[in-house]
Amino acid sequence: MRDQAVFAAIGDPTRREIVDLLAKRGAMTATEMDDHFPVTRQAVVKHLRVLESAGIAVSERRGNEVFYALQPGSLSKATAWLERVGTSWDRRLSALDKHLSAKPKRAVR
Amino acid sequence: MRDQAVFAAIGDPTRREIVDLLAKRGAMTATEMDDHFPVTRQAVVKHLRVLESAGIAVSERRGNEVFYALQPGSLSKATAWLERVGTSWDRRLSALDKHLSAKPKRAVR
DNA sequence: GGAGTATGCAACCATGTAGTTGCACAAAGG
DNA sequence: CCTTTGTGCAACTACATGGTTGCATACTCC
Repeated sequence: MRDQAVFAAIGDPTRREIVDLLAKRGAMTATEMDDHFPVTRQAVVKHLRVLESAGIAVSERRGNEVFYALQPGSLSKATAWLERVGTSWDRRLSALDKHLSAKPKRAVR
Repeated sequence: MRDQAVFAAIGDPTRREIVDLLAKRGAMTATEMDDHFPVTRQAVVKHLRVLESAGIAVSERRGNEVFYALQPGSLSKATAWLERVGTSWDRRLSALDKHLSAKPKRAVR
């Protein structure tokens, strides 16, 4: 499963901020992004590499600099998982209540 | 932001499996879940505590055992974020292409 | 009350990883 | 060329955390 990488990638808060920034501003270089975060450029690059290997971002060199941008559709599977899991127990209401009231092995007290 | 916790929680693969299991089977105890994973019961409990503190799961003691279940609606914000970010650059096509073709500082070569 | 079963707590280990620093390499442009 | 600017690589640190083990505590039921 490559989805693994997607979830792990968006698990980091800095990485989500990077994704947010790329979503708002479009393609940027790591040096440009560096201004928006309290970390080093190298740290930003590391995050971008993680995002890229997870398929969330793509990079392209243009002369002196390397531009990073988001990869369309790369989050669809993650979204689908959340949707599926989220609705699967919404439909059956609170699974805890249902289960507990249905399976009282004996009186609670 | 408590969303932070949600993303961090679902970032772990074992935790996602736990969520999957709870979504399928409904409420369970940590000891029951232990059979489904190669880790210790204690590890499962730790994961459940993380899920609970992230608002994804809820627990309720019933006599001798503690049942865990998913908390309805707890993933909505995470889903919303993925949706928003996912569509924000889908609409403008590939942000990389757009940016790069729009901003050629000079001929590439 | 005592056996059996489930949970809770705490210490501990090990690995992953976010982050830094230092320097080398590459491209652009005067 | 030589300077400037941006990127790449590598070693290193520090902390978070997933996982384990051992034992204590809580509840049930005969």
